[in-house]
Amino acid sequence: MSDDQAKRTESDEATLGRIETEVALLMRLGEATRRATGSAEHRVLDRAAYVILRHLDATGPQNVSALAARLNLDGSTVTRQVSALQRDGLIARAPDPVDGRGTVISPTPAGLHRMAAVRAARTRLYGDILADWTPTDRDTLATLLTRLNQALDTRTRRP
Amino acid sequence: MSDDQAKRTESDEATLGRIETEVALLMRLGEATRRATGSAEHRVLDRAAYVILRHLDATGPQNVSALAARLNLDGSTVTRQVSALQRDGLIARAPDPVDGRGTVISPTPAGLHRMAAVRAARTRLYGDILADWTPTDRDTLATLLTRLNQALDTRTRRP
DNA sequence: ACAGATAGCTGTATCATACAGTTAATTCTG
DNA sequence: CAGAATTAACTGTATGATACAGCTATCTGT
Repeated sequence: MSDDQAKRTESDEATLGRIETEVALLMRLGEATRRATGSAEHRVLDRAAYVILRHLDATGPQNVSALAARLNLDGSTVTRQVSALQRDGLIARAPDPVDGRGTVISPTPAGLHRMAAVRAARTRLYGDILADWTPTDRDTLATLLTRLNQALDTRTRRP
Repeated sequence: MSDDQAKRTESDEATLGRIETEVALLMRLGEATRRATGSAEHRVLDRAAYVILRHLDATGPQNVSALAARLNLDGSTVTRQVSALQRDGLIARAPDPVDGRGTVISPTPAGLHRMAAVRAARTRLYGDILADWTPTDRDTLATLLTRLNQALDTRTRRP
């Protein structure tokens, strides 16, 4: 290995270390932020619940297994989340017409509304936080995060 | 407002929405990844424990309150994390010489070693996940994540 | 048609976290 | 300087998200 290659490798290691650090930190901060903004209106959309509604909105009604697989969650967890969401009138359960075992979960109008409100609040928050960023930097961040997630998702799901 | 401005604003909203989406997704994937890689060796470094050791390593021994404030965690949570870490021999408690109420937490050699091992494993994972990224893109991601975290941290701590 | 797989649910356990209350030590104030 | 207010750490208790194991009903392939 040439000196040049060694140096490049070393700096790349450092970059990976930074990424690792920042992702870990982001998760802590994200938790804290979620908790901080988790007033009464949001509390029912803790964690996965929000993502469930997002997912139902984005990809249409689907059954519990599909949701669980997509969100990397155990089926029992999704079942309970869905029960809570149903109790609060944010989703509806219906028997799957093509599979007697299945239950199709759909968002209710109230659920979509609540989801949109939380999403808007968060988007506003990011607009606030990133107020002094250039549009280019914001766009780059969004793009790289998307690519990171795709890579992570592939990695998580494949091996 | 000109059409041009309206369009720019709209696209910027969309960018913020993407960022919001991707951060939420990253947190879910990060959770899943942490759980998946959480074999015996890692299990004791769940969540905040790892960050505590990182922090002690980066900024030196300090008391529980300082840690809690820095990590946006309740003091009681840190107390319990610290107790678990002490039970496992990864940190040491010592009375604060300048404040009889305080307890100074220091990482033990074993703790630093464990932390480094987890960190190396994660860094390796990211190297794997981002194998086909250009060094420039990795560097940009690291930089933007750092800036995002700084912005988030300031926002969380200020108002 | 039956054996094995699958969908969803329930019971149970764990873990991270917060909030409230307790005790001891420090700092402030009159 | 003595009592009051504050702070550090800890403990009790509650909640919430999650996983795993076991259960029942249904489906699918041979």
